[in-house]
Order: sequence, then C-alpha cells, then structure tokens
Amino acid sequence: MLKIATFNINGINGRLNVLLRWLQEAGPDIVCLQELKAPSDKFPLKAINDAGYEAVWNGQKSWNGVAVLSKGSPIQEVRRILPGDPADEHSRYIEVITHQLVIACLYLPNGNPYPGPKFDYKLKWFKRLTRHATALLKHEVPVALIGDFNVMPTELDVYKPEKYIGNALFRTEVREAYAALLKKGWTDALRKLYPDKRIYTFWDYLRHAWERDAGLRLDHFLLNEELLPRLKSGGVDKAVRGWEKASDHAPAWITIKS
DNA sequence: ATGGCCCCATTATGGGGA
Repeated sequence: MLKIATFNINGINGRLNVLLRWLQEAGPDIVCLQELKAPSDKFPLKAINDAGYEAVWNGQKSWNGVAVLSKGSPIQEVRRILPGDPADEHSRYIEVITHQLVIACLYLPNGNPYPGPKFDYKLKWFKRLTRHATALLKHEVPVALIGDFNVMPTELDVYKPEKYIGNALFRTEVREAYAALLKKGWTDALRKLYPDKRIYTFWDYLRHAWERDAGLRLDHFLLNEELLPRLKSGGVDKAVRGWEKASDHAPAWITIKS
C-alpha cells in the first residue's frame, strides 16, 4: 500500500517541527507540500533527508513554493513550470515521477479579492492547469493532480456556504472550472470515498474557526482512470491542525494499491 | 460593517493568505 499526502505547510521553516513530527507519525510515502514561503536555497533539505525522504522543490521568496517528498523510491523531476504563460513567475507547480506514478503538486492562486486582477489570474491559471492536465491524460499512465486548489467544489465543502457566495474560493466560475476539469477524466478521491461526508482541510486562524469547526475543503486528490481503481482509503489528519504552531491547513491523504 | 490571526521581510509596518 502506498500512502500519498498533501499538506499546505504555510511556511516550511517556521513549521519544520510540525512537518517532521507529522512525517514521523503518519509515515506517508509521497508528500506534496504547498506554501513553502521560502526561496529555493532555504529549503530544509538536510532535515527532510534525515527524516528519510528525498525531495524536489520549487521555492520563492516570501510566498508560494511547492515541493514533493518521497521515500522508498527516487524522484525524477519532470517540470516545474505550468505551460501556457511565460510571464508567470509564481512557484505554484512541480511535476515528478516517483513510485511509478506521475505526481503533479500544485498551489492554485487564491484569487481574492473578487472582482479584480487576482481573480482573473486564478481563472487563467485554472485554464492552463486544465489544458496541461488534459495533455497528461494522453499518456495513459497513472497520474494524480494533488494540492491546494483553493476551491470548495460544493456546498458540502463549506461550513456556511452563504458566507462564501462572493468569495474567490467559491465563486461560480471557479467551481465550474473545477467541475470542468473533473469532467475531462479526473476523480476527486476523497469525495469518491465519502460522497456525503463533511470533510474539511482548512480552518482559518481568525474567529476561532478551529474551535468552532468552521472549516473548508480546499486540498484535493484528482486521480485519472489508470490510478482510480487502485484507490483504497483516504482521510484528513485533523488533529495536526490543533498542534502548537499549526498551519491553517491539516494534511490530507489517500492510500492506493502498490 | 469591521477586524480579529499568522506567515514573511524587515525591523513597526505592509503584503498576502482564504
């Protein structure tokens, strides 16, 4: 069994102890990280290696930044740029091969405030992702798109949907973009496993959101048809959100047959 | 209606997050 996880760490150096403790306790084989908030030369490779993981990463000063960690199999980097916009300098994408899977680790733009250029950038980024994801399907190998999509796909994924009507994470255009991506041949793994369950992966630091369980489901695993039949289980390591110095996201994970 | 929390960069505030 292979355990694949995603964790928006919200500052990899500021929360390195949280990451290392969770790696130790959860023991995932593959980890997609987002919001490193560190330039590439500040990536804590030694600590990650000492924990038993190889890594590839795409950092950026102050913001964004993504990485994939793997143990028990080498990681081969495929690309670190999402095709379609040479002017885009955000580090939001890295694609690798490890454990004989293609893993695309992504951090989709937040898009707030709506309306505005940030929202336009989000929709453009989503279109680029959909185009590239469609190209990935042509290879007919097991592929997963994993990360912080900054989208609550349905009302079931929001503690109070009416509060988020005008929010860039819940705008109709964004939910439609997510649905259109799935329609091309991707399955939302956690939703497939739990069609009716309230699952959250994010709780805001503000307004005691964690204590009130006022959460959002933002972190997703999209599996292609080659990988989906191997899906066994999935969940969220919710307790991590309650740790000292926690990220505002909790790690989510799936297991697949090796 | 507003701001509240927390990161980073820089060093008392500002940008960004969701």
